[in-house]
Amino acid sequence: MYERKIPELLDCGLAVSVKVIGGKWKAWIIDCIRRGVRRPSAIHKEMHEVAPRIINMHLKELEEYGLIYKKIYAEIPARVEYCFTEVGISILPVVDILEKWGNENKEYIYRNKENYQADTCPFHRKTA
Amino acid sequence: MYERKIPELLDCGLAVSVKVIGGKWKAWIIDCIRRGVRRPSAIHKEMHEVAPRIINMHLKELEEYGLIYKKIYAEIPARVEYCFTEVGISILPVVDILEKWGNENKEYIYRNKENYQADTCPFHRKTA
DNA sequence: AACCATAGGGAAAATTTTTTCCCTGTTGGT
DNA sequence: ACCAACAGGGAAAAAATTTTCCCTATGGTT
Repeated sequence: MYERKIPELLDCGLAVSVKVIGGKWKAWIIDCIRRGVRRPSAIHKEMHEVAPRIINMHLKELEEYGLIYKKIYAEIPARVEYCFTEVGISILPVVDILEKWGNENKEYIYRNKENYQADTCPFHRKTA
Repeated sequence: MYERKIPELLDCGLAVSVKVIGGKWKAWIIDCIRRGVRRPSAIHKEMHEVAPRIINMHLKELEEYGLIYKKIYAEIPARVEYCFTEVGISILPVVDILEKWGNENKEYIYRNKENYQADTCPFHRKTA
């Protein structure tokens, strides 16, 4: 297990939320589960860009936080499903809002990033 | 300048939002500016846990995205203020919602994380 | 026997992000 | 002359995260 060397500042709500959703793929995983893609193997298939190992790690993290829990069916071959806890469900509207804002503004952001030249372009710089 | 080796997947809105707010300190910086702490030195003072260099880098990133812009006053000593663009303003309610969710659920998350023991604690594990 | 699928993790490498250290300037105060 | 505050960045180290590789097991299929 990896041990942090610098303690985290998780006193404020913003930091907690960012911690929970902010990983590289966690929001996507949450979205999978919401849409009913609950089994690890199914999530792996949908997120084929991402190594299974990582998805497992994120799932575990979300389980640690208590956003999802694991249903282990006594079947052969092993069958596992991840489902939302109540708190997990409560974050879904937040995810929706992030998704919405991102979709509404991504073109603007791309455009700005491409055109951006530090301190030279008067479009970005406003001198008073 | 650092160059990415793995291209980012920024097609979906969720990824874009997480990219924009998801840095270690960006949400805090946004919150500073919103509360009127607009000058770099003032932000540095408030966020004394964080190296000025990083704050500058995040400010630049937010400027690149077009969430904030730089007002440079023709004064001596140099005076700079960062202000929100329209799109910057539009993200504030999103930040609020993240802040709110985090505050409402942080104790729950702390508790779960502390009590969590993978696959041994029946509180977390539900076998069907 | 060799392979598939299921679920999962340890170790180490690679990548990305954050941090520290030290530098560029300007102007004003002591 | 020296130190303060202002705004800012290059280089490299450190830390954190992500990725790859390879392993554990079970049981079914070819």
